[in-house]
Amino acid sequence: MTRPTIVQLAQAAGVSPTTVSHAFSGRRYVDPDTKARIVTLAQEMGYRANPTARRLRSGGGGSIALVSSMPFAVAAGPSRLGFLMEIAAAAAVTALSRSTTLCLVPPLERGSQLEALDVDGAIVVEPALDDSVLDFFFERGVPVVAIGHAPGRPDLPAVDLRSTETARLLLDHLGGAGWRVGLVTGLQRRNSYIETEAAYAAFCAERGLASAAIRIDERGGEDEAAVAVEAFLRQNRDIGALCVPVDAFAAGALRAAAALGLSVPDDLRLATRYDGMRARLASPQLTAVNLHLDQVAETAIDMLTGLIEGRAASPKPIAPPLLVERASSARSSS
Amino acid sequence: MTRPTIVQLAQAAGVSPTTVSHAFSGRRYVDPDTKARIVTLAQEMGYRANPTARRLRSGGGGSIALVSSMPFAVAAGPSRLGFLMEIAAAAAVTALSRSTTLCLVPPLERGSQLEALDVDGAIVVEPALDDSVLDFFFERGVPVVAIGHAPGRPDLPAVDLRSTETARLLLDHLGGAGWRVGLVTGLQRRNSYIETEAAYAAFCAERGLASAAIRIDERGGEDEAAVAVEAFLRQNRDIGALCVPVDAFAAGALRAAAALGLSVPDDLRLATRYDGMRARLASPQLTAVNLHLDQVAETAIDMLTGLIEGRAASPKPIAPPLLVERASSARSSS
DNA sequence: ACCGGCATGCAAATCGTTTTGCATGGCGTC
DNA sequence: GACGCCATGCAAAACGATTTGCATGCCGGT
Repeated sequence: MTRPTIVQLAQAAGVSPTTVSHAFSGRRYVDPDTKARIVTLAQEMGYRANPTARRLRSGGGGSIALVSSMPFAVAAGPSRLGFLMEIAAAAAVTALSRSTTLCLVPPLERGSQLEALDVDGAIVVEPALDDSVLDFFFERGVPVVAIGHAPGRPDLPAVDLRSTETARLLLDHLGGAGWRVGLVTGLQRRNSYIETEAAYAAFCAERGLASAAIRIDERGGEDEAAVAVEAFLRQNRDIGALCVPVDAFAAGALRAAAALGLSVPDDLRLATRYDGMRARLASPQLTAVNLHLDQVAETAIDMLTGLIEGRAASPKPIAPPLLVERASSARSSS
Repeated sequence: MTRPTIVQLAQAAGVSPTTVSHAFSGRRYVDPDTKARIVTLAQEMGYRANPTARRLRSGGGGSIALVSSMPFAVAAGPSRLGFLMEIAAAAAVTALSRSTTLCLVPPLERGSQLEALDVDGAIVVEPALDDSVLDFFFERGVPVVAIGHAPGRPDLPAVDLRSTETARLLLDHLGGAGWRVGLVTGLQRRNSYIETEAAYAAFCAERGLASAAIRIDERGGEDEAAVAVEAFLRQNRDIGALCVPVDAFAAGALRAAAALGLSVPDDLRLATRYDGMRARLASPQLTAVNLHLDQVAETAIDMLTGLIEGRAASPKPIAPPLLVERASSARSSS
């Protein structure tokens, strides 16, 4: 009942395993008749090369893990599902074409069955400062590539999400004659926040505007954002535009505006970062940025497989972030 | 620069590979001092057992695949991302706690690198009639568990999504005094559609209502649904409620209603099946059904691991589907 | 002095491929 | 007839672990 091996097939065909291997791989010449016999026989017997054995011999890659440092309950909740899973989907496709498989790894709790995790490398999505996930893999010598640089670890291989550029794009788009632009980020110390906040500071300095920024606890999600942004706007009446990278927070900001009787975009212009379902389903639809996550995922996998095989990681360039203008930031037709 | 093997570690520690192996696996007694020496040395040298080699020798014990028969471009698009990925997230957690890993497998194209796919089992999400994905795994003797029965293959192990019950739940909720209830499903022949359509036929028969149903091509997504439903409603003016299991189609139906000047829920009551982000972000929010996808995923994994290990598959019961009432089907306050 | 048993560790076989290096025989050429 | 070359195929060594059977050396009991 067990699958036939190459040896059994070879015996049945009256040849050596070598010839069978060559017949399939084509790496050496095999008599056409012989090859045909082998192939049909393989069909009959249901022979398929054992992928594990094949990989062992020819050093192929095994599996790589995709990890979010945020609990799935949060990551898979409305707030982050899109971002993580869009990457996951793209990464799965790329991984398969590189003959490795992509494993989804739920957030790590030390001392759990996680010790048994058997992967050749890991991709960590937007690690935060001192992220324990990184240490975990680091400790056991598993190569890691981050999507979005790990704060405080510029040495760690990473695919740059170009957050500074993205922030500039959003801020320049939002910035208008005279009014202030506010910024809403999160409490965690992720690189995208850090870069965005820096870009924001520079932006304000250039234009001689007073900055107005708050950070919101990610765990609170849209609801907490709605409350916090409402208070924030109440205190800063002169804010004419709001840059809200986290899409869940942007949704909260939308509610806050409604609560205050502010119309979007006429009284308040709004834009977010990740152009996912959330941005498109909001009303009005949210201006966002195309981050080319498919390219990001592909690059991350290529870097990681390179790392696993001992080659130097040479990040391919990602297309620059692209603003997707929608109703939430339409310029008032004046 | 390549990873050290067990032989190198053994040499460095002055013992045999056997002892190293036993030190880690614990399958034989090893002197505590020796073990300690090996472990610390392994740490220093960054030794990790090669998962591929390990698997080759000791058989499976690896990974299971999660497959959607729909292209990721569609499955991961707004229309199905939620459903598939919510299962993926839950399954990943369960899988890890059973010490296997969950691999995301993009839709299969024959003759691609897919041959190299190395999994011990597969979970297929809502297979369609004659789904080639099932044959693929069947051919190579990989055990499969379906989420949602495979049409025409009642023998295939599956976790029941209880679509008949779900449909009854929705229809009974929508059915009101006198008006007709319409049904919108998809072109593919998935079990959930089949059961839903049967339940719908029975529902109409019981109440002596003429049935009114259409099927929409999944690939067209929300846009095509908007067009199709509008035409459908125009032809069936007496429809007072619409049961639209596919959430993307429900969103389209919402647009169709708006285009016709019908108010939801006053002129048209609406409900969908999967209670995901889409249902919650629609306006008005869509009445939907809690399918307990976390339990579904857990059960699927348990069945599959059972199958892999040769035990009989004994499906655990899933909690019954639960209606989540929202504004889209609120009874008019009369 | 002998023997059984325990603690400790090693050698070698094994998993199923792929990949070299070498063997065989036939055939054309000088 | 000696020589080289091509076509065809096989044997054996990897790949990196796990697992089984056996070998020591030491101890206490008789």
